[in-house]
Amino acid sequence: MKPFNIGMLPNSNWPVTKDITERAQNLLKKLVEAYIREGQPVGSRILARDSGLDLSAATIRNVMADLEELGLVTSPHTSSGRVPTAKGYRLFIDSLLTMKPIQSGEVERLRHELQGKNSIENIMDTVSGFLSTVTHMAGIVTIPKREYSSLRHVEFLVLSDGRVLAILVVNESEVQNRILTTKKIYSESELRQVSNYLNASFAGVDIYSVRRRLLEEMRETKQHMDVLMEAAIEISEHLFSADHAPADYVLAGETNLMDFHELSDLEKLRKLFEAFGHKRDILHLFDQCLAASGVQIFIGEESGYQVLGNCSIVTAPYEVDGKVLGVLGVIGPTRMAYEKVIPIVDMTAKMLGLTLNDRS
Amino acid sequence: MKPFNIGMLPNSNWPVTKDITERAQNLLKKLVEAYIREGQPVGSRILARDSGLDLSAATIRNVMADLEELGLVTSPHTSSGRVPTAKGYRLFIDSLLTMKPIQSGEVERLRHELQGKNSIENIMDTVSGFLSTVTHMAGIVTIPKREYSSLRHVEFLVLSDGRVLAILVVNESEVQNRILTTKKIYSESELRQVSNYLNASFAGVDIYSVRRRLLEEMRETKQHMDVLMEAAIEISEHLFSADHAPADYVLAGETNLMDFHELSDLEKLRKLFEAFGHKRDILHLFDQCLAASGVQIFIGEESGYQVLGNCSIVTAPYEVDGKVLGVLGVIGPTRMAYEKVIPIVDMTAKMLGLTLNDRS
DNA sequence: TGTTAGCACTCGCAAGCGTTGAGTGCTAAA
DNA sequence: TTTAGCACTCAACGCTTGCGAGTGCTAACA
Repeated sequence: MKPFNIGMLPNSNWPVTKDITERAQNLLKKLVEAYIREGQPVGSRILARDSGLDLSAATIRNVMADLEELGLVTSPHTSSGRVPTAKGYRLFIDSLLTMKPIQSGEVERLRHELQGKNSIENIMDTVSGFLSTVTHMAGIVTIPKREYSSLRHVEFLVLSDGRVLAILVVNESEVQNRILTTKKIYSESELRQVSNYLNASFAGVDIYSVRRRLLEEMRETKQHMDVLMEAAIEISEHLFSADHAPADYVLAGETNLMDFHELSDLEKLRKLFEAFGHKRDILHLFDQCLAASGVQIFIGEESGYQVLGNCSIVTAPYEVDGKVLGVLGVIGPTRMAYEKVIPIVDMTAKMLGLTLNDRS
Repeated sequence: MKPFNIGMLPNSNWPVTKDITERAQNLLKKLVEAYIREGQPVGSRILARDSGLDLSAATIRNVMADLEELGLVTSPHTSSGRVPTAKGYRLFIDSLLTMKPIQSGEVERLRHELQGKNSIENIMDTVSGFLSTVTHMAGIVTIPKREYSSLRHVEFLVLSDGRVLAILVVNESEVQNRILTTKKIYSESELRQVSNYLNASFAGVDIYSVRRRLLEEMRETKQHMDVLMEAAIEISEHLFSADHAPADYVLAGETNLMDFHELSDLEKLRKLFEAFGHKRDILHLFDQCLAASGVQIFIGEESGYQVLGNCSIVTAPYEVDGKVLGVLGVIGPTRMAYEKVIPIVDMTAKMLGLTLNDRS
């Protein structure tokens, strides 16, 4: 199993690893594993019995007291076992975690599910559905940003009252459409000319550049600009501006989250679901992962969003031709089986990249 | 306030109204109203005090015993107040309910929110969002069936390996697209001819008829069929077949349902949300309402779906040019303020009809 | 005959209370 | 440095108890 490239919190006071003996690290590892497995505060006796560390409960108590002082674990009340803190999870994930290999069937299964899916929406649905079923948590996939779309074909249709329906084919086979309201009222033939011009000049160019180049051209030829050019520019101004870019995501398996009893406080759950509805925050969070390469993990409120208390997010960007197109990941309780989830998210991102590659 | 046309259960043994004195009816009405207001079993004393019926608690107890015998109310346990049964709700809604007029601002608000929305998706989102916010429950709108779409424009783009991207503009400004895999590999110019032919011959025709007429034409001209015709038919065979019709709905405000404490049993809620995810069942239920005109109400398990226990559904079909296109409604706890919800659903359906009318 | 007041009874619910057991920190011995 | 022992803490559970809302029944009343 090759190593994963796991993102670090920008502001984590790193590395703690040096202030902490090997034995303590090992103990922390066992503790986190036990807590993830059982979901209950873990006490010294159980750890002594089950962890195979060959230490007495009393010794373990001492070590745990040290860990508590470092802020890696905490006890919910005076005399119950210890629970890892966000910082504890962070250390665990970054340097103690041993990954589990992916179950062989799962790669095959995803590959199979992706076969024959051809629309972007279909693929995204499939992928987020896959993530949610294999991890039993919520799967999420952001839809590629428009900037990276290259123009394939443009078509205009006249509606009533100076409104124009523009149909945009990008990236070989993805169709977008929008209604433009133009100042001047264009005739069908004028629009045909414009689309011919755009198709001839800009096929294969990414739509950001289309806009930029059109505006450049306008500046150069301002004096002897013909009607066609003028129309092309007015329309493109609307058509290729990014503000109505449908930045969006596909979510699947939210209901899985109801099964985790640490999230089953109804009020919390409601807030969480509402956050999914609002989209903006989640999207913003995922956008942060676009820059990094490899798997990234946000633990609990590290994300900066209180709604995600008790939740962790595991993400990975996916890319086509070396360009990062979007991010996918899962959202689940902090107490999740990272050693399985991380490889799965990683694999899924790669697979999605491959699939999108094959399409074009 | 004009009367509403409220659907009846097909198998309800109707009318009970005759077996029941006016006084008892009145009492039932007050009881249901009180229960909807408070959410608690309502006892004889409270009813005597607050209902304005001028009867003593003891008398009320006698009447309530009668109502219980008729199966209209029930008590959760030996000595607590009475709660209406599904049958009781049914009687209440069908013959006792007095509607509240819609708050004047709300019509205006919906009208305002709908302004400037032009894509079907946008409109449906707005409407279901409106329903969910004003009723504080889940709003749902089914998307119009494809059969009623009339063809406006067709465009083809060649992809690799004999796959063709078809872009379909229907109903003035709605764009659909799909990828076809054809047996024969067509050239760009062939496809242009086909699209020209289809655009010229079938603009304005609903896509069901397009298919039918093409097939007819094929039968007639089988002997001297040219390449163009053959291509048109092969492609249209795929393009206009209904099987990938995106029968679907838009849901908003599911999270509102978490606020009702009678639904706050987590397991139930999970099932309910899962039902929303599966879509098929809900869609099937709503399809049943397509036939009826006017507001329809399903109370609790009347719907035949156990997941909807404790839930009621209020629906109304919306129509354009006298043709029913789809259904909208709200889903909420059985204990909902029907006297407000029913007029709102009714109004919203009419408004949606008008909006869709204006668009074309 | 229909309505009302009174009364005994039922049952859910919340508060109070002791027991239990898992877990801790501290100390002293190995 | 590790371990065993001990006193202490605290959530959780079960039990009892009292309260209050509500009922059905009966007898009296208009």
